[in-house]
Amino acid sequence: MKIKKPPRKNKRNEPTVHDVAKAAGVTIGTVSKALNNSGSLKDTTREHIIKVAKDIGFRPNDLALALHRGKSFTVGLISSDNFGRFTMPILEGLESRLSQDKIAVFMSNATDDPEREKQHIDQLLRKRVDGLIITSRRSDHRPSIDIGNIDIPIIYVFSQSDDPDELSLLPDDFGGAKLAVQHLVDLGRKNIAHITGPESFEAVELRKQGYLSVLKTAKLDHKPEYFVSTKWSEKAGRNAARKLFFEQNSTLKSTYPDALFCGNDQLARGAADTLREIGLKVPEDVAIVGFDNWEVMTDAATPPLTSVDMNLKELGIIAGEKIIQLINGKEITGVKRLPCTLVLRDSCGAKNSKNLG
Amino acid sequence: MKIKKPPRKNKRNEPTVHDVAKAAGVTIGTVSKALNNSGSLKDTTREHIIKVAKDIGFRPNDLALALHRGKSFTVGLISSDNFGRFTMPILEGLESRLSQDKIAVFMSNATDDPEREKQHIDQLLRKRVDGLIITSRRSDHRPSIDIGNIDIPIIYVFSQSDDPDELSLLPDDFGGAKLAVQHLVDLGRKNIAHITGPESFEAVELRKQGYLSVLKTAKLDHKPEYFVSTKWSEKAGRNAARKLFFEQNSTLKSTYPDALFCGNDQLARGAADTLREIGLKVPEDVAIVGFDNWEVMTDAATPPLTSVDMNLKELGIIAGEKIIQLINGKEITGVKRLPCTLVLRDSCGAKNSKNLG
DNA sequence: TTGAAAGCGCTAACAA
DNA sequence: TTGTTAGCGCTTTCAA
Repeated sequence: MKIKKPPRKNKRNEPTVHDVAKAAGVTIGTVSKALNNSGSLKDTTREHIIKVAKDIGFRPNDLALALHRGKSFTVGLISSDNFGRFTMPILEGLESRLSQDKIAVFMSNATDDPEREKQHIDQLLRKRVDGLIITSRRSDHRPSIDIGNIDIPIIYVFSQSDDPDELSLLPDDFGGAKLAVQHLVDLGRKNIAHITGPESFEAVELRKQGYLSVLKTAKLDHKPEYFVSTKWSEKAGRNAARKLFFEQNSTLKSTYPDALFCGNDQLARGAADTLREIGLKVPEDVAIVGFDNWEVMTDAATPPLTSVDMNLKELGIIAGEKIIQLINGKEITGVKRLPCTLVLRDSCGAKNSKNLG
Repeated sequence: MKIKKPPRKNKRNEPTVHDVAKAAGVTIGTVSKALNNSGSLKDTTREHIIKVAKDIGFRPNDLALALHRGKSFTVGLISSDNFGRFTMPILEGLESRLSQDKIAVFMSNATDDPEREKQHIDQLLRKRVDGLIITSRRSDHRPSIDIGNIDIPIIYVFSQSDDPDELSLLPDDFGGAKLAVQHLVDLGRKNIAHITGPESFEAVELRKQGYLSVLKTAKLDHKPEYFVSTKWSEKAGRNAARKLFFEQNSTLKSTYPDALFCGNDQLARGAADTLREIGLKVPEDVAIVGFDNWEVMTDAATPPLTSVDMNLKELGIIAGEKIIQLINGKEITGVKRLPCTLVLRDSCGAKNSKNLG
């Protein structure tokens, strides 16, 4: 049995600098100097105070510190994506970087509701956050956040601001696509099709450009019927593959694709399943590259998928890095794109999985 | 082009109660009364002050408020799961509930590293959070969090404390399993097998008990070879199905399972794939129920999976509710379990998808 | 009905 | 080298 705790009090009962001062037999000014390693103090005094502070379990009150400094050592993260699958690794990276600098992260979620978003921002501003990080599902540019004339930095991560004077951090979709398609070209594939998501996504357009750019450099024809834009699901991937390999104009029969670059891993997996049903072998007959490197998908697919990794955790870390710089007064604006990585698995015939930068 | 902002100052430059007082021609005491609707004030004065505050863009400083009140209106969330798939909906529910009461959530992630966890807790305690929420991947009970003699409430969500005097919030795995298996029984299935994860998970044990309990009530035999414990992956699901339907002792041939209750959706999907390969029809020959109701899986599976939903978002909302009560001094301890829901899809022959409580 | 002042916990400038 | 004190922005008690 545990000893019953006394009823909670209204004010906290933690030791303060005052308590440390009393216990150490000095004044609070001295304690402050000792604890912050500032001013000049006799070494013995300093050590003594530090020891006393530890002994009585002194833990500085960040609230008071923040009030005094005009800096709270917190940042707010606003997600308009219900903390979706892409937000998690970003958040993970962000938090790990920020916690190194003892900055804490407030989470809030405003599901594309401008009114809620406004309220969330107001809450965060009351808490005097030192900066704001905005993430979303990146379907498109978003209007710049309005925080009135409050002067704190804002970063858009996996999301893009309308305002070119603000900083947006994104994966390099164009480069990622090039990485994938170049890999297929290097493997000797000549007829590379591209199955991808709705064209309303900027990422879809950028990846398409990357795809086309590699084809051009490699002097391979781009056949318009090799480009399929559909939904982001496995089912859509299955249908797209059927369309590409089944329902095509008979004059093309001789040039069925020998490779597929897919806009995400679900499309890739769906396509792989259909190919298997049709009787085509992956990677022998058709090599496949996915996008996202979502291990739940890549590893469960038959065969496991080679895929482009957007390095979202790294993106989060960089976001942390940048917001720290911005908080410290540095000026950074514009759109920065982080390189993607190709992760090799069996769907292209890789014998052993390794990473390509 | 935007007008260039003035350089950031050290201290914030936001209006204070003092500024409001000056602008309204009263003292700060009066302003405070007006803004907090306390004390007695002439209506006109009150209205005037409120208008002035709005006009000059006054936004109260929560830091100062917190310092004064000894209450920060923040809680800390510590995840030891890298913000995994189960954490997200919980977080979503939690944040939405807490934001209603203007309580903000600090996120932090301590990946099973006790040292890091300690540091995170210290950081949170410096920020004077009013409460702590612990989530994890629930593989097992975890040691009670040590926050010294600080008196703030702690809740374990999707995670369970060693200490019975603390509050743990979990899904009702036993009940969820019963829901699933009872559904299969109601459908007339007699030979119900159970494919599930490693037995080191408490959830695995509880679901097994639920499964057995329904069999017993329905007076159906439990054949030990119908229980397969394996990894949580699709591949494991495929293998398990192969084992159940292929490699069995020939004396059992006549009693192959006609239903599968799976411990998660990935196992269920893998099993469904194998059955299809073998030539068995789902749901005609074998009905399948999954667990988690992870739509990415349930919808992509062939056929779409009936699955048990743990209502994790709701669990997060309840966690928010409870921590508010605890902060307000109420005493709640022990393990609470939230009911699961069965979501019907095609893998059991449901014509139209609906929810069962 | 309104004003004045103390105090939440801390730091930093100045005085001793 | 150490002590004193003002002040960060707010609420609340007491006095006017």
